Amino acid sequence: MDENRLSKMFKALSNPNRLRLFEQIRQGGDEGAVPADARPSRGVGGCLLQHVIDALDVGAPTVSHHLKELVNAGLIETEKHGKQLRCRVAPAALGELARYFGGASGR
Amino acid sequence: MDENRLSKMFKALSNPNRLRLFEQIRQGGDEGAVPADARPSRGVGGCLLQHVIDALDVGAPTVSHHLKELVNAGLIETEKHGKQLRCRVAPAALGELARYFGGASGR
DNA sequence: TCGACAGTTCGACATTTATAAAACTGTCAG
DNA sequence: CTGACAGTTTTATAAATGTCGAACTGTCGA
Repeated sequence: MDENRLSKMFKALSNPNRLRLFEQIRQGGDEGAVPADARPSRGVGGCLLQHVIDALDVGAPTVSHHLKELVNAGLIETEKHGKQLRCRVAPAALGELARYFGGASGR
Repeated sequence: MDENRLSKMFKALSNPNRLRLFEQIRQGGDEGAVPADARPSRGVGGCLLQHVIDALDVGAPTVSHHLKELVNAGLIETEKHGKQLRCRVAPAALGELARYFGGASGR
């Protein structure tokens, strides 16, 4: 795997707030924050940015900025639904990283 | 796993030179750079800092600084042998990270 | 004891980063 | 169309980071 791509991913996760953002998205931060029937298409771990913003205590512009870096690093994918933005972890990225550390099939 | 500890690890790997340093150490950068019988106790992937410094194109002070951060993040362990410093990856850290991404037993 | 060598510590400096406030864009409901 | 809301862009700024050269420390061989 490319060194630059890797370090970009790590940089994206190197800031505590950004890491929290990542984790919120990963666990589909909606659960509990919103009644089940108000959650469109749950299941792949999608979550609305809106709720993440509430969960982290940084302003919306900052979250937007951080999210952009996560997307840019290939860790998160987003999809616009009307006014709202749905975010989910890019499964491929998780796999790459697990392999990098686990040495399972990488290296 | 603790968020702060994690982001510290990621920060340690977020700089391309530091990531290269980590990878050199991980693969026991000595192989080939030194005759086999001049390598004390190879096998656990130890490597002499000296050789790593040659491999990366940054000055010794910078490498020292970077190494300190890797050690501080718990990713690398060092051991002094006379004049030289032997470095190796902390196996536990690799496991933690693999688990974090692989979701195998973590989460 | 001296000189050479491995690595560290100490400033210094330019670059990057995290964050916020203000202003903007796009989408929906009425 | 208008107002409200979700998110983005812009601009500014304080703080952190990466890197270097110079000076320092500790260890070995002669």
